[in-house]
Amino acid sequence: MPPQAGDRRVRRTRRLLRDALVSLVLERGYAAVTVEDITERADLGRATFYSHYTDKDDLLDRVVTDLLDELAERLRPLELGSEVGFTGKPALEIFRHAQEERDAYRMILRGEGDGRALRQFTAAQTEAAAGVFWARAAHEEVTPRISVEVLARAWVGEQLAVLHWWLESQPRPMEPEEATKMLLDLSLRGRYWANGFEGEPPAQDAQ
Amino acid sequence: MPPQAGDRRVRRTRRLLRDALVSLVLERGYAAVTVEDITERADLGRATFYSHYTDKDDLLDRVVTDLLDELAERLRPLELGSEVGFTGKPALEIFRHAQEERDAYRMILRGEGDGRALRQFTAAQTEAAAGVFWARAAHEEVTPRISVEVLARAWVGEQLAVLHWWLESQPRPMEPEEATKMLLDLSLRGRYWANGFEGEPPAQDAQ
DNA sequence: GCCAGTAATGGACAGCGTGTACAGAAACCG
DNA sequence: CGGTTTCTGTACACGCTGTCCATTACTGGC
Repeated sequence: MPPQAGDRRVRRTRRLLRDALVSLVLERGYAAVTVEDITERADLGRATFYSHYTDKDDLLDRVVTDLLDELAERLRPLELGSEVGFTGKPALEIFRHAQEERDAYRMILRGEGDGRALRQFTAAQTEAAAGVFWARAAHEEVTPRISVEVLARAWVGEQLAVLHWWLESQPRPMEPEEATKMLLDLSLRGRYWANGFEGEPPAQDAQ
Repeated sequence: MPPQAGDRRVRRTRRLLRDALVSLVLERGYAAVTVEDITERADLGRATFYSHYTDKDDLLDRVVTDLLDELAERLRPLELGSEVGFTGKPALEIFRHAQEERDAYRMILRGEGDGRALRQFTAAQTEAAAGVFWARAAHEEVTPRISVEVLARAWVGEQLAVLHWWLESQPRPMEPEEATKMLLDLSLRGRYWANGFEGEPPAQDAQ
């Protein structure tokens, strides 16, 4: 019943619909885009939309899922190599991927679609990061001073914040390599160092 | 033409509508909530809604704006005191505020409303943080090693990630004071320290 | 190159939520 | 208490949704 992906017409139709969704959402915001807007921009009949996706949300979900699959595919080669160290290769790969799929990343990071897309993206990143941190702790025989779950969430939070800034800055402020280095310096050494201070930060009382 | 806020009926109506919005959004998600759902839960006529707010988005915006105003009011006393140091008082105040307004914060941090609420919240926090960082650099006569804008965005990113985790964890994992201390330790000292390592992190090549 | 199968099309339809209007009932404030 | 403001119920037009179906256009295998 759903069209077969092997057919050239199907591939073309889906590509057009996805591109139309992304560009329209960046222009007007997700809520302001109707199915008819999408099919009109894609130059397709409205009925065609419903033979591929159940609704707008479904289309968005598939865009995000495909993007995550593609990213996972790229990160796979790094899985057992340097990741236990701190080379930043996975982070760099994400910046590169985001550069290629800039509009889709911008749509997601803006939180379009009631944040569903961003939650999906964040959840995948957080899970991956937690896995790496856990493996690192086991491999290097160190005990994390802060729970791995919190560590992973905070890391993804600052990573996505910097990625978002980088993607929305016009003109592009730096190369993916520089952006990654900056992010890793900040994240690993901390804000006391990043602010320009030397040595250890003063103890926290957080009264 | 819009009802006067002084009237007791008006205060009651607005409070009911806001509470209804927040609880419904947490249950079903923003997009799945209709104006009639809101007025039904608030036990008000649908027409009443439109004499206070132009639409669902307007109501959400006002919830967020009011929350930000309330938070700013609480942070004001700290503005010229200890903020130049690293006491974490502003961060603690945010955790306390979030604890009191837990549901509203959860709605916002989930990115409901196409991320508009979260963007508004993030923008306000980022601006405030950038101001503090800038003042600190001037006061202590240090030169930030990373641009203040990026620093502010990354800080807000990790702060909101931890706050989100803390608010969604069931049961509440720790007191606001502990959560703040953990966040500040992580943020100021960095992930190398947080992971359990001693000394300086290895240099980044981020090839 | 043909042709059986599959996809795309346009038009029609019911259903639902929106936002507006207005007249009458209810509550407020001084 | 009385003048004013707010709340209520009802009604309406509108736009978007999701489905259906008969027709046309394209594709891939033979």
